[in-house]
Amino acid sequence: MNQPTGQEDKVLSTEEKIKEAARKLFTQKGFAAVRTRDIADEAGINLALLNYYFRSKQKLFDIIMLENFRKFLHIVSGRVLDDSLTLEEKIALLVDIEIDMLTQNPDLPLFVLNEIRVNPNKIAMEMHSGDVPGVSRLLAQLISANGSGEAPQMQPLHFLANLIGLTVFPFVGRPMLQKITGVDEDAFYKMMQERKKLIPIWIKAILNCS
Amino acid sequence: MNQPTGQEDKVLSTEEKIKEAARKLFTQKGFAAVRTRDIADEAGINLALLNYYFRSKQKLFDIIMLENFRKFLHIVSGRVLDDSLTLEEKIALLVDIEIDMLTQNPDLPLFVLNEIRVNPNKIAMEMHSGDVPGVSRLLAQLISANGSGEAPQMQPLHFLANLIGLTVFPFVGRPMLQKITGVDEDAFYKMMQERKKLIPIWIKAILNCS
DNA sequence: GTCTATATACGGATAGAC
DNA sequence: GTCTATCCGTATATAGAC
Repeated sequence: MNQPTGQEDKVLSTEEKIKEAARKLFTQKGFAAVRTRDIADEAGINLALLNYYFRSKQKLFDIIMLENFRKFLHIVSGRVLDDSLTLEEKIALLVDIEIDMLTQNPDLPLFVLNEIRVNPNKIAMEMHSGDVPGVSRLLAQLISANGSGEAPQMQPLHFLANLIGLTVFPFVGRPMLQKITGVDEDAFYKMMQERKKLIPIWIKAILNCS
Repeated sequence: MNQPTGQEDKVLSTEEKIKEAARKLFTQKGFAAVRTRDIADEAGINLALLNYYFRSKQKLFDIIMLENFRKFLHIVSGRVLDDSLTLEEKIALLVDIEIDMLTQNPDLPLFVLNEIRVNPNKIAMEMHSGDVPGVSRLLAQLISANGSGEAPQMQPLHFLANLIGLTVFPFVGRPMLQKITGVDEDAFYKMMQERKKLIPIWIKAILNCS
């Protein structure tokens, strides 16, 4: 979880322990299905401390939700913002970063997609203020590519649905896909690594065929 | 909802009213976030009747969950089982049926995928007994196609992830996709209709490019 | 079958000692 | 900062009249 730091994560403060436990449980089960007692147990702390550090269950959840949401959307930030890259290079980079992120946070997309549907209001603001950093530029680049002869018309919605669907969906549907195909967890994650190279190729093929 | 029946759905029995209300709310919000009072209000019946007809909230939920799960998986049944169809024909038919089903039940996939993750045990049985009717045959057909020269190797897991991802994901991510692209609900569902023709073409392109 | 009233349990939150 | 004990609202479920 905290790989970049040199020290291993056993020296968390009480507040951090609560937050990490809350993140784990809320992300897996959602707000209503988690009891504050579960969080306290998971964190190995006393129940009263939860309210001491974070006034209420709701406040704690809001913090986790915002952080999860940012992490999910800000995949496309920093490096991918550089406009020197071609559309194809951006796609390859984006898929690479996103699959790494999803491998480390496999429960994130289901949580976020659920919250967006249940709670469109809280989310809308974040969606516009952050503006999903690189995505608008990516779509602009797609549209200008539409103009040139190389690849014909492709609606931004279809393009995004394809790109995110191919990249994110396997993680959302992992238990189902494993059950149907009989692939174990190790093999599954190895195949997700393969997809880093495959998806950009597939996306290109899709763009060239309408 | 009950389109095949000639009569319109205002003449539901009390039991059916409760079940329909429960289906709607549970599918949207999940078990923990729904109160029995919400279901009673939505159904327009007295709270005590819920326990009279379905012993408990949990029992009622189990019924809904099982039905939702079957509906989601049995997309691939009946017509698609016919083995006279080629792989390409099956894909086109499957995508067509699935998009129609998802258009009428847009909350279904998120509910089912959530439940599978939270509750893998209850689900496993259903997954084997039903064996996701047409899918195993579809995959067998894919593998035999791998053998012939036409299309090279494609792992079943990649194939399924692509097919389901392209078809199902847009519905799971609809609110997000609409927000990012600015497409309204009407236009969104029209584009889903377009995808009935596009996805089979894209899948073919993907199969031909590795 | 349907209602009102109520028992009972559970979960979020706090008071107050240490 | 951390603990124990407890309060209190809320939600499920049932008893019993009609």
